[in-house]
Amino acid sequence: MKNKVKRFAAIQEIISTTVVGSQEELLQKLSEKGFELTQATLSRDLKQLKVSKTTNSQGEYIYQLPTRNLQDEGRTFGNDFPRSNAFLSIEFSGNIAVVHTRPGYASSLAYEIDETAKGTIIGTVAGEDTIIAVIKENKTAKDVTEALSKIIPSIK
Amino acid sequence: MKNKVKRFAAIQEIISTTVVGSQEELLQKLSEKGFELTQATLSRDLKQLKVSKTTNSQGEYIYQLPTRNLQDEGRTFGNDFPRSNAFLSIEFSGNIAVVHTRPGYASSLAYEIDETAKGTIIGTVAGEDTIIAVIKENKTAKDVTEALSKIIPSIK
DNA sequence: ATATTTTTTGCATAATTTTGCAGCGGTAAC
DNA sequence: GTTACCGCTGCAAAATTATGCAAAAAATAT
Repeated sequence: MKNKVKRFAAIQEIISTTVVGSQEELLQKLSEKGFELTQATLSRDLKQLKVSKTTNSQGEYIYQLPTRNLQDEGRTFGNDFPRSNAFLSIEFSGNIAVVHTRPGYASSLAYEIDETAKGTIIGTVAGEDTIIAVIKENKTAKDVTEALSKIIPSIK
Repeated sequence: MKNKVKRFAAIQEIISTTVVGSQEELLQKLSEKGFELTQATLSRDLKQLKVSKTTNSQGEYIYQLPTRNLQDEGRTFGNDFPRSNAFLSIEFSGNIAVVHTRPGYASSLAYEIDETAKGTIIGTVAGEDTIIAVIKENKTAKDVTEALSKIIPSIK
């Protein structure tokens, strides 16, 4: 679900910037940001994100992100073709290309794109599941798809 | 109390060398080592030791000793803004719309935008307080504001 | 498209964790 | 010796968190 990716981002953002002492409290803050879910789901989210509950120096309970965020979630990453796996769609508007990816794969695919399409794309920005790429002047959408077909055969 | 010191050492030794999923389980192992206490006391011990409960790579719950890095808990900035207030401004340039939000609200608002303006926006990328949205070809800024007015009435 | 499989979610409840309170034992001041 | 205080503990209850299950939603295959 699309929602989950952004919800994960919101959870991480909240617990890294504020003191939250319980899941109910975190739920409340998520709700204020427009994410509606139950405590059960949040518990499962925290488990997936490997968030831990611990005590800060003031003796309050707090939630903490893992020190190194390996956010793989056990998907096939290194084995197969991660690039073609990650890719979902591409769409153009003017000098911008918007690439949608599977949740969490945007930045890795953006890296591949940067490398591969240096001649036709001047830069990319990646979110969780979306990449925005700026196309070089006097290059076309066709040039982009051609360049990207090297790493994404399915792009046609 | 001397007993407590030894008990603390035993707790640290156990949770750093074995997988324990609950306090009852840890209690059991402490008992095997000759420490008799109740789960209530253990809970307080763990709080003092700043032990955290988290998830390992196998998806099991485990207890974890603190890393020496005691990271401060960061700013506790406004978390009580109503959601309608997340939006601050929107500005257009060519086929790009830039939305500013209150700090931290960008990704949740981006989610709303993705959902609401599917027909006029082909993709968004969100940072902390800024969203970049790419407008579909032959759609206009007016189309965008109209679509967004559903979720942001103040957008005019 | 339709069908099948997988993932996500809420509900209700179970399991676990936290805490208020009172008692105990030790210590220091009087 | 008595009193006051303080940290530690268990008990019981409250609070919080985790999960089995069924339904809904998405993803994927046909």
